[in-house]
Amino acid sequence: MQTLITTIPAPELFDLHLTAGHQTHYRGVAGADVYRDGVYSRALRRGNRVVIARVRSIDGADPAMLEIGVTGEDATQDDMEYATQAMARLLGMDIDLSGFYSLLERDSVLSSAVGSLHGLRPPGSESVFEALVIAIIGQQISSVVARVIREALVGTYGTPINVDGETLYVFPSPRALLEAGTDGLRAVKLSARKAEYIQDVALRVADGSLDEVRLSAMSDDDVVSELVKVRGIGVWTAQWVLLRALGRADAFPAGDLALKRVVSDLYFEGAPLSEQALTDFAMERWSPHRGLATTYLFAYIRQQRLDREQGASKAIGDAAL
DNA sequence: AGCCAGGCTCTCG
DNA sequence: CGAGAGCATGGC
Repeated sequence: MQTLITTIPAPELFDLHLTAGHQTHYRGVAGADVYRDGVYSRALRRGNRVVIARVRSIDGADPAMLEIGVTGEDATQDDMEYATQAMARLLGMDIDLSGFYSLLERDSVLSSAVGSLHGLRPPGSESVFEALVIAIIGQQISSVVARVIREALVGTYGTPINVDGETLYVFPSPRALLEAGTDGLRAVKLSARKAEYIQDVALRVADGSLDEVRLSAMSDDDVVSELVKVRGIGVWTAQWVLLRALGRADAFPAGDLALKRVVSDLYFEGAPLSEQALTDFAMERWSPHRGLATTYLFAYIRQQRLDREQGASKAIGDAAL
């Protein structure tokens, strides 16, 4: 095992702690990545090899700097370059936030929800394939259940790499999931239907008919209409992929239940909000930064939940005294 | 013990 | 074209 290290300037408005925390759902280990002690680590595939990339902030650097490391058998400069690029993508570093932050000055409600989330960036996925699979897993079920299934999938069909006594798994390749078959996917608690969807997506990515490079050259609307042709991918999933895999800052999953609820709570005193009403509202109010608004609102939901849980455990602790 | 959770497809009027 | 059932699991 070798480790190569490089340093890069941190982007403006970038909080590694918030972004890596959001990426790993504030729970540390996620199968493919870990955020611990200020270091975000992620397993990456390099052909038939596996490497681990790490990012941390350099203390006291002004202007702010990030250190990026890549570890693996025969790690090369190519691996280093890929790791740098992958980290930028996974941590949303290339997305321009300035327009969104000036929009906040005109939206006091969103601004107060953003509150202490200043510097959070929309976390990304390593590939369109990964984003699609994760989105399909997450359809309809709660984020907790989705996480359990995702970890089982990654732990079963991903490729492990052990570094410093910690094992991470590279997200499974399309081929690995094709080999797993629908039965193999059902074994990690996916429904028969979702297992079929994922098989179909894996097939399309493996044979090149669903091509990331081609998609990334297309407009948001064209990507969505292309993706929804695939069985199992609706508008919600396509918008999610647009944001997570293609870094489109205006993507907006208007059908999202949690999103509807939080917007309703913040802006409409909890009154029910139809998908159309939410679409119109977001278009008028947040475009072309709807994806960033979505990211911050989800982070806001998580933060509220964490605050509640901490409050609850403190109350239990106090009661025990 | 049910009902609901960051949907999608298929079927039926 | 709109409404409704079915899908799988985990948490409250």
